[in-house]
Amino acid sequence: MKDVAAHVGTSIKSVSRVLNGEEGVSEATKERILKAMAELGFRRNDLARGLRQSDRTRTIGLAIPQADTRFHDSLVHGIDEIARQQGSLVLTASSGTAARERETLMALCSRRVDGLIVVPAGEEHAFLRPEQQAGVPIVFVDRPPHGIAADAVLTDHAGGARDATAHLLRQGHRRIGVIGADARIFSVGERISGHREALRAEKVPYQRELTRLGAEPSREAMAACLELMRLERPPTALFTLNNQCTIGAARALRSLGKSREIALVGFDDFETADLIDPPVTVISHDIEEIGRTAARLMFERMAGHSPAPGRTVLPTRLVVRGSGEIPVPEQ
Amino acid sequence: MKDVAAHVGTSIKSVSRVLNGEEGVSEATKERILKAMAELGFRRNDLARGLRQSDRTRTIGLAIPQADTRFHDSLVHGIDEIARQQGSLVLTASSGTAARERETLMALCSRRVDGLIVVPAGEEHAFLRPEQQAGVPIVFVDRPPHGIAADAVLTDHAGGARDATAHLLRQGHRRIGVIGADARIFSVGERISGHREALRAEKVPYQRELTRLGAEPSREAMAACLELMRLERPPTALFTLNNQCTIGAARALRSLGKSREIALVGFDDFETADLIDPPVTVISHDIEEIGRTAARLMFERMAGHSPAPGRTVLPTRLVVRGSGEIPVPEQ
DNA sequence: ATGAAAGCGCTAACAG
DNA sequence: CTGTTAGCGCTTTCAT
Repeated sequence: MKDVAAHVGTSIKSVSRVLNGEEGVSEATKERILKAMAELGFRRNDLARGLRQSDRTRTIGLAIPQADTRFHDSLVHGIDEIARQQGSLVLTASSGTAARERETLMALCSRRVDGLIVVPAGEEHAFLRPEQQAGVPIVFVDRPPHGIAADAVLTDHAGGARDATAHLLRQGHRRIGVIGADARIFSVGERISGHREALRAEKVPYQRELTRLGAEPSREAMAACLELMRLERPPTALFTLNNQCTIGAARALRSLGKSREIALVGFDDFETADLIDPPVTVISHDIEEIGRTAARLMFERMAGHSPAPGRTVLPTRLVVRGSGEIPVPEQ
Repeated sequence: MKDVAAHVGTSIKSVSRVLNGEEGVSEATKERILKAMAELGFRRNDLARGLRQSDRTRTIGLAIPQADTRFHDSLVHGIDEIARQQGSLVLTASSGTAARERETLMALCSRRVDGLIVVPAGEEHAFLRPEQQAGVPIVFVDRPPHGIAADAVLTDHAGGARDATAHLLRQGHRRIGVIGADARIFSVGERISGHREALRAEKVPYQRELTRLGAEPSREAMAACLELMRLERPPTALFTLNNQCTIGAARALRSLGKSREIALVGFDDFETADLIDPPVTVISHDIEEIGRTAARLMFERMAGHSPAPGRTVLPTRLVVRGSGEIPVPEQ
């Protein structure tokens, strides 16, 4: 900027004014300054800018564990939409596993993001308190925070699971296998609760041996499904707790040639769900809307709103495609 | 940092030393400083750090158009792996459409990333020259740059397309439909070239009416496929130029009940390709390796290597699953 | 082993 | 309309 000023023969402040569209520069000098900036390939240093304007980097940080691909993309898209309206850039960092989450979040904070949206990977987020107290609004997505009071935007995991289970019960299924990731994960726990609620409502006993958890990648979900089908009295229907599990289960059923015999309802929609044979009935949720909601909450807090942190729960929708409507086989 | 120093009763410099693991602080003061930092919830301001250490923000920028979900995730993963080894944080921004690409890239540069990896959305990147001259290494991925000399890491689009086409020709197909996005996109153009080369090699004439381009989202690809199948002499096989097109085509064939009659080979693998009926034969490439390669090139330049910018082309692999092995129907 | 002072590039707050 | 000065929080350099 100094260079530009020197090149034009004006003061550094005028350059700054032009750059920020402030009043008080004659058209003539403005022209010359713009020309010089172009010639010199000048780029404002936003580090210095952010440093000076104590706390306005116009950047929000998004930390996301590398996991569900679809979730990732839709979420970024939703957040981006809102952030752009607000003139902020969304920078996404992968938080990876729980172990690396902390350093990733700290790295974002060190770079002085104006706000933080976190899809939690780890179990403990108390270390974010100082940032929050320093005025950085933090919104959690998909799982509530632990060790810190902050807004959370969640899906109605339990409700969706209830709907999925009720749907299968309605077709007469009484032995419903469940395949999911680690039960300690919030969404998984909630989904299991919803499932059990629906069973209770119909007075169907919950059979623990039909539930296989800890089946994180689709390969393990496939193995879990094969195991279930090897039981003396295998389930007649399956409820898979996320799309990796759904894909694994679909693969297992396919390998057994039972795709058309065992009913399947999965939590989470995925792009090719309608192309699988039979098309997969799922519990779908609007992930972009989750992103938009989280971003809105964040910007509201940035603008000074400061209600008590709360949870926003978004609804799910049952998408009927075929796999979930397979009837109980005749005995 | 001032606060920490005041709290301990030492100079700001000692705090800095502790923070950076430098020599010259007694164990005793070090302890007290660390304690104070914890108590006060101190976080170093990396803006100021980056400002002072003119050009070491330990951050690399990745700009990616929101498009191919699978590509996105694998690429980030590959880049992250290398960047982490180098102690850098990867920050990803969506460049969206071509129009917004420029502002996104500039926003990253303004934040003084140490290097930039770009999956181009637009056609023109001359505006990045000043950054490059200022010493920011820039690596392009998947498509070569225009208007600037920089490294590019590409897939052997033409080779893959040749393999796909040769595979179909080998089964006797002579009427091969092609469905792809806009031909002006580098990868699309290359893939079409490869396709035509393979046809020429077998002296099969290229029939323009069997090629439908500009079919970007899967919905349009589906429409294009339906159109092709309505021709007086429809193709007996399809080659789809990316996974959106593959999914669209699969949907179309399914809706016509012709999934098992028309051969299909798609460029790009996708997670559920094996679950579709019939499983989809694809040209696959190692996207994580693309990411790793791009990151390595970038860090090498950051370390001072400065050979002439070049292209690295990574190979593809034909993955046979069934849809591509459907024979030509008897007349 | 420790500290004081200068300055990275910018903008806020005042002059002129 | 334009310029001067100070200072954001850190690291670098040079003293002590």
